[in-house]
Amino acid sequence: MGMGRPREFDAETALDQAMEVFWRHGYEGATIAQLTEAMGINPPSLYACFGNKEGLLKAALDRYTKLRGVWMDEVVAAATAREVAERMLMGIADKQTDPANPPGCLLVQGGIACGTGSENVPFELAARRAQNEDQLRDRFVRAKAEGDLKETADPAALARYVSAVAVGMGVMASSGADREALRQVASVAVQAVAAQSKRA
Amino acid sequence: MGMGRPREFDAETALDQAMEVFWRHGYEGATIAQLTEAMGINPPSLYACFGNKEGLLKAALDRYTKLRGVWMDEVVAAATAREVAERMLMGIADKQTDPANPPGCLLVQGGIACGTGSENVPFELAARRAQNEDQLRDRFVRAKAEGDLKETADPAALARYVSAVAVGMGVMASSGADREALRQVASVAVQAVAAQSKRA
DNA sequence: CCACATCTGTAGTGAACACTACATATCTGG
DNA sequence: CCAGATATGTAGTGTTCACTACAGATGTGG
Repeated sequence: MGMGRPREFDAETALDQAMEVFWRHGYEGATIAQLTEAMGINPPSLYACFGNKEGLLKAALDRYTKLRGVWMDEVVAAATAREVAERMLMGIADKQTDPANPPGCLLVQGGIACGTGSENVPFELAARRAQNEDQLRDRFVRAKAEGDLKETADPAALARYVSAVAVGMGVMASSGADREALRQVASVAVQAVAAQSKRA
Repeated sequence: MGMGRPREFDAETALDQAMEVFWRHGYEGATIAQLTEAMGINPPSLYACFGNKEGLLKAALDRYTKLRGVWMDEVVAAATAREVAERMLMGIADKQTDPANPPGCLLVQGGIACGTGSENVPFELAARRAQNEDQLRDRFVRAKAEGDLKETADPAALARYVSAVAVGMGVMASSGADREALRQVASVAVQAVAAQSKRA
């Protein structure tokens, strides 16, 4: 039995293009026509490879978080909680205003609220954001154990805080905030983490 | 010349219902059928009164920011920059988890990214968020002039920061964060403003 | 070179969408 | 009580949407 005709496009390259469309227009705002054109394929190829529109989104999110994960590992590798927050938020200020990508963050732009029938899209995005938050929290737990953070510090609250600022910066970036404006926000935000550190 | 048949519904009451639908599903996710049902009217009444779907959104945003404006005035009436931030963020933690409304903030849930043809919806939301930020900035400018904030403090950056945290909290609320979690975020965030105050 | 399996492009499918034509109803001014 | 003006409910309109049937193309195993 033969193995069939091989696909003529590269799935990851196509996903990068789909990612950009979802990033710019959101899940509901992105049309199959836009997606297939950006990906350089026809609808049947899309559906054969990714199942349906939501499957394509999930695949794009997987790719996004995979690429992002490499960077997050570098972030949490910083020596102190303060430096973790600084790397994270300053890096995000740069990333979210990188002209190579649409502004903001796919995990927010993808779709915070959706219509009936797409309810689990926001849920899916939230789950990915929660992963980042968990990674931060674990890092802050360690910082507290190491005596880097004060005894009174709440690692989970700090992680939620840094996550919230990151999301807020993303929304600002998507509505036109420039890099310098985001860096200023990041700079202020880091002070709150510093306030929870023993060596201010 | 007569003045025609009077409308049988109250525009503001209907707007409150429309607001809730946009809030929960976003601009693109909300359908005319859902809106008219929630408003208790038929499509022709909606179009006669608000022009089109986008006109209805703008009217709903006007109402939202009007109601919100009353509260914002109370926020900036606080004595110090630190207290302004505290009232704002703690109040937002409560508002965004008020079961009387959908979770989060309409100015974010309404539509951060939209499809071709609705490009100015995100722009419209951003403009309303910017109003809040401007109000905060003016208040922080005053705080600096009064010697409440340090000489080195940047009122515009602080206002952007508080705005960003508020937006981030809204996204978290919409994805299930409870009131206590948001209050913890607010609590940490306020420390950054306190760090810019003379009397910590 | 043939049976089989998978991909690709063309050209649609039904459903849902925002929006509206039209007849009817209810008001005001004279 | 009539003429003009505006609102309402019914029942659509054309368009766009996500998705697919189908036929032809291109591969593998025997």
